[in-house]
Amino acid sequence: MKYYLCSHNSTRMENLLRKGVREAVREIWGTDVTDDMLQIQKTRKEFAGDLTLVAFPLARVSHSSPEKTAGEIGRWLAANISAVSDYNVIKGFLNVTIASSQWAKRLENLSAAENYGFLEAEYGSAMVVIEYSSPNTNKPLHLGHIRNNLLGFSLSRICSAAGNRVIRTNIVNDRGIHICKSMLAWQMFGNGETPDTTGKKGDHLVGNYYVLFEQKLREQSEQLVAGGMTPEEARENAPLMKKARELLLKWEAGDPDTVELWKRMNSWVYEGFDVTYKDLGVEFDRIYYESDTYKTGRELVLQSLEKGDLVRRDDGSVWIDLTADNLDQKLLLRSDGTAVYMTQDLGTAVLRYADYHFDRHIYVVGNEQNYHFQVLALTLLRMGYRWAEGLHHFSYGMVELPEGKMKSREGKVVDADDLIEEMTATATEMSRELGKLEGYSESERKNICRQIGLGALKYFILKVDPKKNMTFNPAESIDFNGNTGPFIQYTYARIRSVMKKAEETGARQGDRDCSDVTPNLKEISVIKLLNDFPSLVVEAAAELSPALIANYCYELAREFNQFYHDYSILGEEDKKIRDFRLKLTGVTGRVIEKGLWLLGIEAPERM
RNA sequence: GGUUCCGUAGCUCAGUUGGAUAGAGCAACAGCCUUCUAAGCUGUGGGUCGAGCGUUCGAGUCGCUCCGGAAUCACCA
Repeated sequence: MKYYLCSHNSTRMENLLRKGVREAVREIWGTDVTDDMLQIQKTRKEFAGDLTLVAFPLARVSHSSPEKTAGEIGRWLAANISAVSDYNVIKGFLNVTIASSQWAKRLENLSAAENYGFLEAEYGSAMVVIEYSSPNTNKPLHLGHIRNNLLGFSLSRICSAAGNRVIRTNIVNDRGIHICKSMLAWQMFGNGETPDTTGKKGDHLVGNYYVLFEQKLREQSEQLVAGGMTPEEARENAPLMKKARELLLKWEAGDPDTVELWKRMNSWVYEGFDVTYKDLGVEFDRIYYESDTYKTGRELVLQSLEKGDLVRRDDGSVWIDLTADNLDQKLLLRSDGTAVYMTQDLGTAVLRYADYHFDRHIYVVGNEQNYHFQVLALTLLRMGYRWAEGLHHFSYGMVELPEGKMKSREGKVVDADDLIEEMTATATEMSRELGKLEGYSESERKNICRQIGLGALKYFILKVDPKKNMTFNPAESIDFNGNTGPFIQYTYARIRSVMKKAEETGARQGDRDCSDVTPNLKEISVIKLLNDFPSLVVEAAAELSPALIANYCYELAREFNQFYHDYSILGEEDKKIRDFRLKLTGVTGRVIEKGLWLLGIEAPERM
């Protein structure tokens, strides 16, 4: 198996118990149990015990009540497995208590583990290509892109932590009528403005002209409507629209001046995007441009047409017939031979497969394009590309404002740069109110506030199920208390503070073995969570779910904070226990740091 | 109309292969800083899991029907 498709992964403790139950059943009733009869889960907080065996399915084998079955298995386990110290039966549930000493040994093991929780990619590991971001070059990034970028980047880290080889990629929509619109507006009304002369960020400058184009177009359309046209006719027949189409034709024909302008304005946009990507902390290994891939797509379509996979209509347009798959006929080339969106994505996929021979290709694209990606995969399969079975559309919900959808044409968007700046500003203000900014240099202060502000934003977005639409209310700022990014970051900073103090005071001298300590209940709770981390990473990769990681980090931080509140670490008199707690604290810090890393959130040393 | 997704506390959300009395945070109220960072910790109140039927020893989770919301079904991208 090249990558994990199973969503159920067991911890070492669970496997131990599973094995024990199998043996117990074999010895007591003389039968083997199947996997689906072995249901083991964590014991709920309100009951005594660590792991719970659901005995209902086993009643079939024992031919007695679930209670009796659970009782007999419990007795056997307690007698024959040293790690099991106690058990109780409630209804059909067998709650098993793992000996406290086992948990100290567990902590010792996972503390010693190299790169705990993360798997290394090897030569034969699955190759996963992840496409995300995919901006248009006619406007700056907005909140929807932020969700996209954060999801994509986090997924790339999760997949690589689960042992896959990962290529992060981006397809830039750098051609088409929409690009010509901003170019045209700049030509007509720009007076030669550049990012340098105006001091504006390039993507914003270009975006302004896109909005200006739409505004002027609306004015022209309204006049034509007053003259008797329908709104649709007016929009298509307005002089500006005609000019934009002419410009597109010139671009496609390779007109030197047009191409020159296109290159120039795109370069402004790329400079702007680079700043936003850097602020967001996302990166790419390889960027594809639609202007490069659409030609490959067109050739591909023409080849398939010759092979007879596609149909050509009388007007010359080329279609694929997917009615057998309960979809419609879909256009692949216009009657004038030009490419559409689908053509370009076909080309991109083929180029990428040639480049990477991926096992899996994940597209992080909004759910508005579900149909598009269904068609894309089917079309490639129809063309004979078996690898298209590895295409996966990671479909996420829209980000909406309280008043409804964001509309970039009308400038009704939450701009990515503005939001990042606001989050940092809020973090700065909160830090000042809490009196946390003393004793920091200016640059330290800025950096910490930036980390916290972005941490709040990223966690806010990543903790929710990607499938769900989310509403963002700019009036209610994102929280910094409770189930938030800063809460987790704060826990980390606290841990670092303890660890530093331990080193300064000499309390921490080397790595002493603590496996003979008997942990208390709070400590066990934390160790249990730490113990879950590796299987969680694998599960998050299988489910493609950053939210799983986010919620785990929160739970771990909360559990640790309770321990931190109830017990002294460095003030503990018993040196053995102090060392043990220090070890627990250190491992928790490392796991939180890794969890945050998987989300693309920075872990501040102080805050 | 067809297809897909969503509906859990006033608000934002968890809820693992179906499992025990459905959990957090925010907001409200009441406590905890001479002690490792109070962005923390503790407690109180708040729910017919959109509605109904079915499968099951057991349903927020699976199936069907309905209600409400979103997306999509373009020679736009």
